Amino acid sequence: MLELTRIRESKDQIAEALKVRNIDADADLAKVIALDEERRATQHQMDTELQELNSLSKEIGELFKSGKAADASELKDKTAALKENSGKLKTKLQEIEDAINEILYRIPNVPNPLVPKGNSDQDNEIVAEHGLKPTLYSGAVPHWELIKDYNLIDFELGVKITGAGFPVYRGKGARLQRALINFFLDEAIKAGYEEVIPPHLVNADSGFGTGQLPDKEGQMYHCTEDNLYLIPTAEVPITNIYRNVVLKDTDFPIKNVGYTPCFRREAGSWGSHVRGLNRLHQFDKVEIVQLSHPDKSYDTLTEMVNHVKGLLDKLELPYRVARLCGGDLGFTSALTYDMEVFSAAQERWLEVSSISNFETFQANRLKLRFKEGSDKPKLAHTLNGSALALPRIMAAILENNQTENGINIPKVLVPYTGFDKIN
RNA sequence: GGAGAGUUGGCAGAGUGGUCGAAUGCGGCAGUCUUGAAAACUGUUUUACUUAACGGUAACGGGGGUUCGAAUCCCUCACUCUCCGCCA
Repeated sequence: MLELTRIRESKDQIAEALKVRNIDADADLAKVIALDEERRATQHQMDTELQELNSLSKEIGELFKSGKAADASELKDKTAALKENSGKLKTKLQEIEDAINEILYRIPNVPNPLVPKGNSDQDNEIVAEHGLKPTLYSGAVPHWELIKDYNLIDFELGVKITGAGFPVYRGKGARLQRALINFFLDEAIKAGYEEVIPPHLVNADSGFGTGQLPDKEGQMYHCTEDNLYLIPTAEVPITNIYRNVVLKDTDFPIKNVGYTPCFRREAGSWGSHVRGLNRLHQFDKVEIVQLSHPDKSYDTLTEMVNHVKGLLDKLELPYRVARLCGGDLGFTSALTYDMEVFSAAQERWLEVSSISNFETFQANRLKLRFKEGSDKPKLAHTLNGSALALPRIMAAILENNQTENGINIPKVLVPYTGFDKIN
């Protein structure tokens, strides 16, 4: 959610920047400013009436104390009109504030100047490419066949137990999955992140804090009985650790890492190219979250991108880094880098991580602030990234390392899996 | 699931209708003293909105009500704790 003061101060720059997202927010922003002026006028009037009411009440109290009940009841009559009027103003104020919020909730974050114009992922800017695409042997097959051949994951069994998109990992498939989780966590801990194991269900306040609510309600599984949501990413519970918190500037940087399963309804987003592990309703992910001083947050973003690059290097997977264009940029993000690995049998780039700086957009909703010396509290910057999402990493590992004699496990994972080959 | 008790400032904890935004203690910050530190002493210590400023308004779990006036009374919702039951 954008800050009202920022809109007041730089409406035109914001409107201009939002055009990169192909959004015309001029009318909305103008409306917000008009409503804000009305809000201030209304509040001022209400405050004045309340002030008068308060002082009359005080007088009445004193009159009662000194036994002048008659004078007091005379004053009482004068309060009626003030009460009624201030009550009306309070209602009006609430309506104005609701109207302002209704607009603010649907204005996305202002993109960083680096964000290129564009409509879809076709227009993302590839800023780096690393590693060599492997040459596969002639009998190479996509991961969904490897998974069957080696009995690593059973989709049909998942369908029986739950439904489509809830796979059952088994045998070496399960162990490889667990190895990856531990590897990612250990690497993050080495990089200075504190590990957390957060709840997998969150309340509506948390969903609102990180921006999933109200915009993306339909993408989360909702337990209506208890009004809790299954987390679509660990970002939600981890970032919400800091909801309603005032930090000290010396607390930065705050670095958390957490492994959680992630649950996404993905309503209506199933197509031909989402076979196998490419898209699931439940998947595992290790997420890194950082809170940063506003002056440092873009250095932090770079640091996080480099951390993920390091993971992919160690796994010996070819990858590229894409800077998301305005049309592809998430609602809450100011700048996002997607990491994509090349999955050699599908011959496709698969998104395995999305690393974003939200600047103050989430912090404003979260009321996440920090104090610098004796200054007033200011909003902190929040960032997060997948490090990494498991299914597509597994798909790429299986496809890229397949040979006639089986699938080779990347060296760095062998201490975690306890085996170096799937055959 | 049954019964009961609670929710006040960073924490602990007073306050049951009228200078209560809120005693007191702890913690934090600043100062005095000291070569330095500790101790002691003194002062200070919430946030939001609004105002050029002085100031004003709001907030004692959330929402609503009674009243001239609510932290204090009433209703309602949420949460927490204790005991019992059940249980990984």
